[in-house]
Amino acid sequence: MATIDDVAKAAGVSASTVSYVLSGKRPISAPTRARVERAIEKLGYRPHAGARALASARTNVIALMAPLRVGVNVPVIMQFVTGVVTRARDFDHDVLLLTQDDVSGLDRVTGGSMVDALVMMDIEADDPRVPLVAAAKQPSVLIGLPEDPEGLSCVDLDFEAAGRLAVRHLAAAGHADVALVGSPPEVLRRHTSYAERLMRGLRNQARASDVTVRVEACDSSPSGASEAVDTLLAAAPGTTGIIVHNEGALPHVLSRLAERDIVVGEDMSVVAVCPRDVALAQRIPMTSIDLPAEDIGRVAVDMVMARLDGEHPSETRLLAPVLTERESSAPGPAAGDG
Amino acid sequence: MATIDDVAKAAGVSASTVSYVLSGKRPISAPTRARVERAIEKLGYRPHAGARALASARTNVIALMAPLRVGVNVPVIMQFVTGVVTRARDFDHDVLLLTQDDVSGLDRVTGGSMVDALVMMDIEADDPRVPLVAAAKQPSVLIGLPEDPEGLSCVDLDFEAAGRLAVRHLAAAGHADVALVGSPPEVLRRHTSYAERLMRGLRNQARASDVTVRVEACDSSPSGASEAVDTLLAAAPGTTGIIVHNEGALPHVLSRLAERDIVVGEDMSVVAVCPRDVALAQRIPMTSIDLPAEDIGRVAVDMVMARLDGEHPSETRLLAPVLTERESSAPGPAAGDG
DNA sequence: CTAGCGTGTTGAACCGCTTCGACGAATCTT
DNA sequence: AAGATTCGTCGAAGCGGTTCAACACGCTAG
Repeated sequence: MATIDDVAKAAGVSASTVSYVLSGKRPISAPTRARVERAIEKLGYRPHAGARALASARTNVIALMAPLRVGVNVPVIMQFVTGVVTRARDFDHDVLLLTQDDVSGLDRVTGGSMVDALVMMDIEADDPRVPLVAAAKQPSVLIGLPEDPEGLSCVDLDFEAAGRLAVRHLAAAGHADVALVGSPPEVLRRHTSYAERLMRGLRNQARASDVTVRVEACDSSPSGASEAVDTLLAAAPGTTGIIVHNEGALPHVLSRLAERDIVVGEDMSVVAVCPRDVALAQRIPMTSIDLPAEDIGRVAVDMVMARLDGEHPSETRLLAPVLTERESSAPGPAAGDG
Repeated sequence: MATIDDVAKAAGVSASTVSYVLSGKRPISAPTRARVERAIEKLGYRPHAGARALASARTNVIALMAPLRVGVNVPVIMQFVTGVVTRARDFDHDVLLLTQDDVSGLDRVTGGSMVDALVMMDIEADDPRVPLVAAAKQPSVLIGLPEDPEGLSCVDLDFEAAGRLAVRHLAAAGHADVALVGSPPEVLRRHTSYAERLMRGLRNQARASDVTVRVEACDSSPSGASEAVDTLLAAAPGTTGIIVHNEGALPHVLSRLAERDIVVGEDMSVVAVCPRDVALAQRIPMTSIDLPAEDIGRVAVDMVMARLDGEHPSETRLLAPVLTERESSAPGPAAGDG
């Protein structure tokens, strides 16, 4: 491999000049720049990342801690990851992939100065990783919210508002008894931030809108979904509105309703909380609150980059939910009464 | 951050001694080692990754080039990724995530010495990345096979054998007319290695077993799957065996068959080529040829690590397919005839 | 008693880059 | 015309490790 000295020699300049050509941190005359660039080209020179990191204290790598385990909805995770990776490239950064449960990985990459910054996904209410990143010298941003986001940078869909919005939508359409088909039990057991926040919004709005709301955890499997639908309808037969916050279960929920001869969009209004493409890939286009996963990933990178240069204070950004009416929801029993 | 010199001072030894304690490349007396370790502990010392990479020409990072685009089956991709990441950790390596289409990323990470080795997924027959990695100074292994694997290290399920196995299984059960519901058209258009190899095996075995085989590309959507099933059955109404090589479409294929009152496991034998968990997550447990994605990811890392130390020659490893009979396949029309 | 050896430790060179202070030449002031 | 600026470039000092040759020490062997 060619080094910066080789390039300098070939261009008839000093190494520092080559460095300044590359970084643009000092003015270089046009002819010199041209000679250097030609030399770089000719030698196929690439700066050595390690040397650069050592000298500049910048690695141009960010760490992404993502849950690789099955169970969480993998395609959705991937949308976050895609957002992070592509946006990172816009800032000339690469992404080091860490798995969620490898807590020691945090120490390794921050302490070892392997990365400039961190993005962490799938935050739980009382997440053991949070104190670690808070103590790290690198800035970080969380996708999701811990119990106490004080002093941290976080970004996510405003799930609490989403819960309110979903209920408000159904209530306004005349549904008096609604239900949530929610995340798998394990997710709830871990107190995963988004699940709890949605439920909080749901319950508050139900109270405000004078609507009953029944909550059912739901495994993402076909049988899990069937079970959730069945127990739900057994316990609250009057239910006319269902909010589904579980991408994996969504198709199976719809299948089960079909099997029971319940026509979605007529007998039953269903509002999904999921990425747009998932909402559109169902048997009928779903009324949904969009989960803009890729956008959120992108924003996470924007935030962490902002903190990297310039001492932006930490901030929490909750994206306002947007509900799009499609064919899975309709007026309910009490429609027109008010 | 503490440096190696801080540790050395604290332990009353030289920096090189600390280094040798850490690497184990020279014998260090027990008491000295203990003092050094205590100092490391006390100072919370972490070697600087960049400095280490510069001095040792080793980064302890491998690059993983994975397709993040939607369309390929994301959960399956994730299984590969999981295998790679977890196995890499066993070798004390981290994983830098590159996206498939970022071809320049290859240059960047190899030329810049950001990684010690590469793993590339989703190889196409004539993949533009292959010449690049072949020219890199780092060893690499491909998950999948290019047209000409000469001189490269590759690992994958032996899809050609899988194709043969699937046909042989159906033929032996008395099915004379079988069909493939295969990958989405875009995947085929890219000449993705696994799709073509499966089809080759399929066709060869069909000839050998004197069985007709009809091939149908299939979009992973519900409508795509329905369409594939419908045109298939219209063109070859006598079909009694279907091989599905499309994880995303599989549930929808089964739904469509059900809608048409075709009972899988009785009127129609279906063999899936997919990960075990996918085969088991369908409405009935599928007879399947297992795609051991996580294993393959692991093996890829094993191979690349073997080449990293010791000049193991390049090799191609094709994992033998294993067919597990479950409830979706049964004897066909000609059963017992032979 | 000395030569020879193995063990444990060290000093110093080096890995390839960034960056700061300095400096010569050209341009601008006054 | 001399001093002050600006512009473009350079030399050298790190950044924080690894590794090699060398050396001090206590042994055994001759």
